[in-house]
Amino acid sequence: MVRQMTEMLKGTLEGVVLAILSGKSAYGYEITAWLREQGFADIAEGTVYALLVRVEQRGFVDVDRVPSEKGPPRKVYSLTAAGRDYLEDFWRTWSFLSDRLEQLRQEGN
Amino acid sequence: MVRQMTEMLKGTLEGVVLAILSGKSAYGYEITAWLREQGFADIAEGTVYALLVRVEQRGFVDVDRVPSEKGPPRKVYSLTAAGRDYLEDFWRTWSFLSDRLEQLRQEGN
DNA sequence: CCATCTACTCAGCGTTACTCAGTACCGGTA
DNA sequence: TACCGGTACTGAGTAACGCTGAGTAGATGG
Repeated sequence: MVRQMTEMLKGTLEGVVLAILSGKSAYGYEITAWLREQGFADIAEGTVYALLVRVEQRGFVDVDRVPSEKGPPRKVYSLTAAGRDYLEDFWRTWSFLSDRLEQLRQEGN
Repeated sequence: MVRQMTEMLKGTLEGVVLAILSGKSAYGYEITAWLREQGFADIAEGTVYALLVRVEQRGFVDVDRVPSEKGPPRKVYSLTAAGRDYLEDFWRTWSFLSDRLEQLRQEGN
């Protein structure tokens, strides 16, 4: 199942992270930890960081460096207006795909 | 939205095609046409064929060459037992992801 | 002073879908 | 006959994304 999850996450993980950030600002380590709690056990450490760099470069998030009590300073990310727009697009795309899949599943059995 | 769809299809398109084949055997051109009807307008011709080669190599489908009335012979694909197992796995992975996403969407708004 | 937890970085890789072009067979039309 | 459009599949090269695995670095506690 791990392999399938890896491939399925392509394109959706980005949406997942942006959706998290639409609730509240967060930093990389926090997001990774949250994902693990939710059952995304197999998401690699580096994956989330790389993703955050990408969405930052595309202007979907702003970064704020905040000193941490423990360890190096945190990079706290928050959603921009462009990010919010993109997230809406993401939900539309997701809904379309989800509907088709659900339909297929019902037909199949 | 096209770009997002492209990435989101990685890992799911395979499941979609196998799900189609679980209903009935079909050939590449037919599958492509069906997908376009369903609204997957931006799926490229070659994509489905490449996918079918991959799943064949992994033993998820059997191939049967059938002469066509118009044009070259069709390669008709049907799901194997292994393919059926894999499809079940796919649905499990999908359900997991779908549940998490739905939860996030509700929290977000 | 070393282990552990926090927090982020980076190079290289594999998988997947796309692009774009090509092959080939058939029916109909001019 | 010559050509065109629809059917049906193939193949080379490209980009994006997530993974692997290793590394840097600060703070705390035994």
